[in-house]
Amino acid sequence: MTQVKTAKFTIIKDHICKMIESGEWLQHSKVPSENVLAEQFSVSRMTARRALQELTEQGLLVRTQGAGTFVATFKSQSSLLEIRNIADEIQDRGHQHHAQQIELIAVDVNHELAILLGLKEGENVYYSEVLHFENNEPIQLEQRYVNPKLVPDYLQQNFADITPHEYLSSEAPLTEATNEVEAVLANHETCSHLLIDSTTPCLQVKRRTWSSKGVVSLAILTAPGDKYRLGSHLVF
Amino acid sequence: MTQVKTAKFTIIKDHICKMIESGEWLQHSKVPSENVLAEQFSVSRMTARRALQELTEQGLLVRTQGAGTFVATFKSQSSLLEIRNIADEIQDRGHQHHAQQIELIAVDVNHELAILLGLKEGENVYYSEVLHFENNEPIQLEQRYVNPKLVPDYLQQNFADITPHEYLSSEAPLTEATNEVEAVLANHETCSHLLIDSTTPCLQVKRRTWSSKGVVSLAILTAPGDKYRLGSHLVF
DNA sequence: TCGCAATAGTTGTATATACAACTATTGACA
DNA sequence: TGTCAATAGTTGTATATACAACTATTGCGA
Repeated sequence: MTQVKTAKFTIIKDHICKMIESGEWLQHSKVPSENVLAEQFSVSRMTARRALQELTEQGLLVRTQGAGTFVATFKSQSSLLEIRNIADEIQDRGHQHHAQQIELIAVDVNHELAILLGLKEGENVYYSEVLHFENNEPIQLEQRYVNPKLVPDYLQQNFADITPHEYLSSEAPLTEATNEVEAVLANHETCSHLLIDSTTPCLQVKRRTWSSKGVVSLAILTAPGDKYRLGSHLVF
Repeated sequence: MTQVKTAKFTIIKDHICKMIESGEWLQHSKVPSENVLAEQFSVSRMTARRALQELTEQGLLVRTQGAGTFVATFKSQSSLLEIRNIADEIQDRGHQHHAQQIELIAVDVNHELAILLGLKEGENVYYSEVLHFENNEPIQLEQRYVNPKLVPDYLQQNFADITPHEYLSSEAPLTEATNEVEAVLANHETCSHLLIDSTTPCLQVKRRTWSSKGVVSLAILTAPGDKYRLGSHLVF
């Protein structure tokens, strides 16, 4: 039985949490200042400050320079959903996962794609289709358009051998992404890949990834609604 | 033209970001230690530390006590989707929103609900149905089950007058929530509310909210896939 | 060569201090 | 009474310092 020493600032955080949870400190009410907390708990101001700061980052408190620290309103908190890699998702369920490359070609972008990728019509992109399986049952179709200009050189040179995983890791860590989740009916081709009929509702995630130089890739993930769902568990 | 003074730690952050973005510092590679950065930028260790710490919170770096600070892998970053209140969503699109209470009754929980809400079969919950409109067109059906034991007293006493908004604000700030997003076909009743036919794919969000004392509420939001989508724009 | 203790280096926690930047109140003056 | 400057209080930034906790390497001894 090892005794874990608790850091001082976490003691203060716990105290504040309890006061809010118990209803003693209501929404919008003022929280003791850094100096007051420091004296109350016999710590330095910087330690008390850290407790307030971390709770602010968690969205529990709101701070205004010069005015003070206040208990946040419920409304100021947003709900976040985590979109996980389907391979990890399947693995966590204890099932078998494998992926099959169906298509991997270079294509000219049409008008619609040009807009989505920020390219000119007729320019060249890499297009790939990868089908994911859970216990040998098709579960997600992944369609991906990649801007070849923004992919590292070593991937461009032997394009035919790029695995889906390399696509992902080719995206630099400093990127932005736009995600959109929709419920749709899949087109005929997608249906045949996923072994579903055209009335099955599907979850579709469209993700565009940007680097500082432009749109890197557009990924379209389609999965039958009864087999895949997005989930999250959050603590406010 | 006011000159905004930039804090020292943001200068260091920007520098580190640039090194990663330009590819000079690759994934997994070691970042200069707090002491080295402090000397390089002629600041105190605590200032350099703050830069590293904030970038770690943003998921750009990974730190290990005793070992050092390293550039994070793309994989260690997760994609988050924001689920917004539909009223706010509609307002941001510049459209008209209004909500209509269809049903508001106390019901006994059946077996399925009992499991979802952590109650015993036959216990009492509040059930409400609220239909949301965008430009007078039905866009989302909100079904909500609320555990009356965990709702503040003042809401219990005049239950018939509770508005949907009060439901939300009755949830204490210190809660957990489990979200699940699915693509489904709506049942007959929901279809008639939303004026859609039974083949229209719908986005369905199931949200369970917990406080420290148990499950507070279960909310089921259903919206036609062609009218509503979840979206996000993130910067990693 | 193997095992292990010592050690240098790194991050984590905590304190004391100083000044800057901002807010809200107080109080004097017109 | 109304306006505005002074002021007290609060958060934001920055420094210097000390020690704790942990990691990985170095090098000694068997």
